[in-house]
Amino acid sequence: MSNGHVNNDSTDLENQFASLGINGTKTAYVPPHLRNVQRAASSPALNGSPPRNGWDDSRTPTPPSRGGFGGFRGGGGERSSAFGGRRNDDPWAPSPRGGYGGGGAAPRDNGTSFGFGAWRDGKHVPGPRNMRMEKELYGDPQDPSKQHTGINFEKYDDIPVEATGAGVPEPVNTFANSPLDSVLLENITYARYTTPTPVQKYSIPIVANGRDLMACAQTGSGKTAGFLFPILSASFTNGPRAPPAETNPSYMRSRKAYPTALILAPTRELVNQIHEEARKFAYRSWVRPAVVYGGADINSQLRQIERGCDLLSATPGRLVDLIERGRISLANIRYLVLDEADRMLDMGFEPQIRRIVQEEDMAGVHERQTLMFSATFPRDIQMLAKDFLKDYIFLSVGRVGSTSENITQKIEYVEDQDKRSVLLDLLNSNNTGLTLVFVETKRMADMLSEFLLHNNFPTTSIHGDRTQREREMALQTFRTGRTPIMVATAVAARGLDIPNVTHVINYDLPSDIDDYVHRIGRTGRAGNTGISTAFFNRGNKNIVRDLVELLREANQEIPSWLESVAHESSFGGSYRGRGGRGGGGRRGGPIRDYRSGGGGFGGGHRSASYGGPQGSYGGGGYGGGGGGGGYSGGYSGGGGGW
DNA sequence: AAAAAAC
Repeated sequence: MSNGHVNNDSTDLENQFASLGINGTKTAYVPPHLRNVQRAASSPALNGSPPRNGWDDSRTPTPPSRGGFGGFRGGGGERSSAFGGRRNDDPWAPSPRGGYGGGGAAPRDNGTSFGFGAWRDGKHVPGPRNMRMEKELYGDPQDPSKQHTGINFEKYDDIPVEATGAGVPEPVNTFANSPLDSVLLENITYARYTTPTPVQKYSIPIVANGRDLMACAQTGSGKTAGFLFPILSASFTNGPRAPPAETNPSYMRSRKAYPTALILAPTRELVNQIHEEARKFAYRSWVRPAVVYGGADINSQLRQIERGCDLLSATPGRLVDLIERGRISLANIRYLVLDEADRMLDMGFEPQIRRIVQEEDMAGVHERQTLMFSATFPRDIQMLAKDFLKDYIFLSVGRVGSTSENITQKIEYVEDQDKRSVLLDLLNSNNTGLTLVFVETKRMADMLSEFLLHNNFPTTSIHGDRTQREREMALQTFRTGRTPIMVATAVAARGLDIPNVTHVINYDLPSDIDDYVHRIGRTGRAGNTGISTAFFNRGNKNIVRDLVELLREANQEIPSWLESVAHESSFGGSYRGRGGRGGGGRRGGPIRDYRSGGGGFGGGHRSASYGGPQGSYGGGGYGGGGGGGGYSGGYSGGGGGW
């Protein structure tokens, strides 16, 4: 078992420890070359005594001291190594009086420091390099196991891409020849990204051209960088945006943060992961990434956003909380990203998202760019999504996880009462790499992990009823291989990039084929092979037809018994696919822009290759969202046998 | 039906 990916993951855990007041595995460390240069910053942070008035020497001009604010900031005792390095670099501090609210042209007048840049006199001033931070962010260049994972570049050239909408920009082929800021390009080099993935080739020019985007692409296709790159690049180049005039009386300095980019995602761990990516690529720039999510100490998050909150990654609930507390305003948002957008707009999440986007102070759809990324975009979700978008481009990147030959998918017929013993057999035969076991309920996750522990398998578990600390600890011990088996609910199905997962076991199959795709996509990454095993029995008939179709699409062996069950189900009458929500986008082939097929596009269509379904998507013109006719034809049209 | 997401 390789432990090669340990270090990059340690900061989340330490944030947790810090927020809990528990000493983490490392204490804040200030490298020798910083100790003399910036004593103002390092010593108070480390010994927990309040900084002098909360200000540093390193800034010009030194703002007037304000007792209350200084006291607030001096909270002391904070030991998060992730933040330790920026104690001296508080972008909030320089502009207390009026501050952003003053509408000043130079919201950031602070100096740079190692690893942190600034925006000064209308220019981007990148900070000097910080080798310790580079090692933390990018890993050791000598260690091949730290190489960026999840991207098998060779295979990506074959992946079909389709972009529809008016005026689709020409895709880029290299980072160097794309409209990306030079500081970002340098960071991309540090991160050892060499070639843009298909989704990046398109998303970079699309976002750079100011367009909205709805993109279908799986995790592992490079979609996080696909939105971070163009957003950070434009931010680097354009500088901070002056927030709207404060409504507060001028003597009341607001401690409200005005991020310019907001990324929403459905799980805390995913938000954390996105934040870590953002930190990589915001390195040396004026942009301060921040992250907020539930289950963690809110006060440490408040302190964090006071230190800078330009690109905010958040789960919806905690964000709403912070908005209610008056600590975050969305009035300044230029970029809104919904990651795993299908989940963000499904039944459970939609009201919260609608509230954040439409009922708080979020910049309007024409004042911001809105980007949505998801592995799937069911037709009804597309209909919902268009409320948040304007004149968008629809991008569809072929399925990576299932179509790549990297994942061998096996389906075993196992009755419920036999599952445990079959699982033990599987675990006994698979002793290299990490094994992720998916179950349907939190209770089952607890019971199964306990069962495995009793059988001497080093196992952890992750689900929504565990404390956030337990969740992060589970992820940590899993990633590092201390517990190479993790039992998980749907919380771990999406988005998480865990290197070295060699085996995904669907102990319980999900009822939605898209969930299955998300789950198996946790393995077979980075050109490694992965195995997926699913336990199937009569209780899983609701997924069988989609499953067979998916296996066929991915050139996998299909057990004959499974075909039989699928055949029965097709003609069994009671089965009618995924009902209420209108079914998935993928029936009959890759996901399509619901607008396409009609007459409204005027030629703005770019396709790298596609054997997509023939025009089953009836006539809706571009932007002509009003009527039902535009989208009713497609899905039902293909469903003759249903 | 369950899971996720704020206190």
